[in-house]
Amino acid sequence: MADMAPATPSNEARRNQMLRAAAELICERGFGETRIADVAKRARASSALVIYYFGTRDRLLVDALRYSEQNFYDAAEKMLTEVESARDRLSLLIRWTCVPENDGDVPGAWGLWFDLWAQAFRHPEVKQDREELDARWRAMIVSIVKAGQAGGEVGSVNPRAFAVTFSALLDGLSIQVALDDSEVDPESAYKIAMDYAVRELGLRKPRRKRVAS
Amino acid sequence: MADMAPATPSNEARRNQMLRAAAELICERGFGETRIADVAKRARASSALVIYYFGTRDRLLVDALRYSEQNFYDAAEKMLTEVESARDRLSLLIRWTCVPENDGDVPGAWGLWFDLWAQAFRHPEVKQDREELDARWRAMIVSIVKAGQAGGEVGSVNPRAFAVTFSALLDGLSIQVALDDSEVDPESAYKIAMDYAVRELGLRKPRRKRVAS
DNA sequence: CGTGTTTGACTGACTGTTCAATCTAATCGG
DNA sequence: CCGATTAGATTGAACAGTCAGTCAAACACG
Repeated sequence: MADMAPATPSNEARRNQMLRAAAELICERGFGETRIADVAKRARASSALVIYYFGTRDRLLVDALRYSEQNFYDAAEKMLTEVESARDRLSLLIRWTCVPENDGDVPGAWGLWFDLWAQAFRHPEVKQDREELDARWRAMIVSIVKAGQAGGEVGSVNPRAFAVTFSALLDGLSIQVALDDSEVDPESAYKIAMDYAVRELGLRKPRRKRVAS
Repeated sequence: MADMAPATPSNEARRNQMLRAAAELICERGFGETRIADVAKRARASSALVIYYFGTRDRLLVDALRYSEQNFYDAAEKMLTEVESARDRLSLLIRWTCVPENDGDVPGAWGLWFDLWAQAFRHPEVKQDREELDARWRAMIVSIVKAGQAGGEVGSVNPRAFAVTFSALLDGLSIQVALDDSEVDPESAYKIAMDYAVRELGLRKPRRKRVAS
């Protein structure tokens, strides 16, 4: 019940250390099997300190899920700024979700999705959080499509409708990949998603970049 | 560690009773929060008896997941025999996964998927099981498509490829519905999936039934 | 010193599992 | 038909281990 230490700039390093450790462990062992003692050990702290920061095991774990997914999206968004065409952006997005690369400092969000979903299914607070996250994800797709349309690269589709369907498809494919289904390896998942996007959006070559006009 | 009582015809009733109780509880509280004492109570038995049958909590819970999903597919397969056209069959399938109806005696597999996935992600035994289940699901889709092609209702597509993509789409949509995302209610999920199938398969009116020829 | 960290030691509750004992319903021998 | 025998079903009570959360004391450090 002890109220947790408020998040101050000075804490933040330690906090994140713990959050990352927790996320890693959840990913490895699962939400239900993640003990605070383990988190503490991995974060080189005592169990008591972890409680001191998060007050309760549940808050720690849920925060860790949030933290990890957030980073996942942050990284994705940042990554998108580094290419121009809608095609490249979508390609990146697909690879990001369907192909195991986990180069980020954050533990690959792979297993975390499952636990996030499982938690969201029963705890309203988490549910709402997840929904916001997903909305953000769809917003990314929408903005890619709109930019593509503005640039003449993408035909006339309803961006929102496309985003809903496309993100559902990506979720489904990433599940198979994460559980390494023998019929849906990363490459074919990528191909499926890319083909769908190309066909659905009527992707053409983008107009020459502004610089050249 | 005590080896569990073997499954005999005489046990079966009790066994199933426990499995169902376990499945229900997993669905409500989640895998990690399901105590065998609760399962025992709901199945009107003692904790000791549950162990007597399943040997260990993990086996009980995993078996319960299996049991439930299996029933889910059994029911789906049976249901398919009751309509003729590919369109109707697909419609049924979509409704079955995306629209909450849980009329079956088995607890709606909704929340169970998440836990099944989470377990499969870390335990190879479960992983393999899940893969078989999914293969079965895709096989259903494939057979629907092939039958539809034979009946002239479905154009020329690769049934397997369609099945992979379509099932991924369904998974993704059902997640949103299960977590009742505000942007993907059951009806729109149904529409999305159905539209996709219609377009992808080039669904036409089926040939008149054999009887009339 | 005083405030915010950090910890080791502790505990109290929970829960999976064991076990010895009972109960039940067949099976069998005569 | 009946008493003995047995195998399986069932349980209450005890056991043993685990683990989240508490607490008072030490620590760092401006």
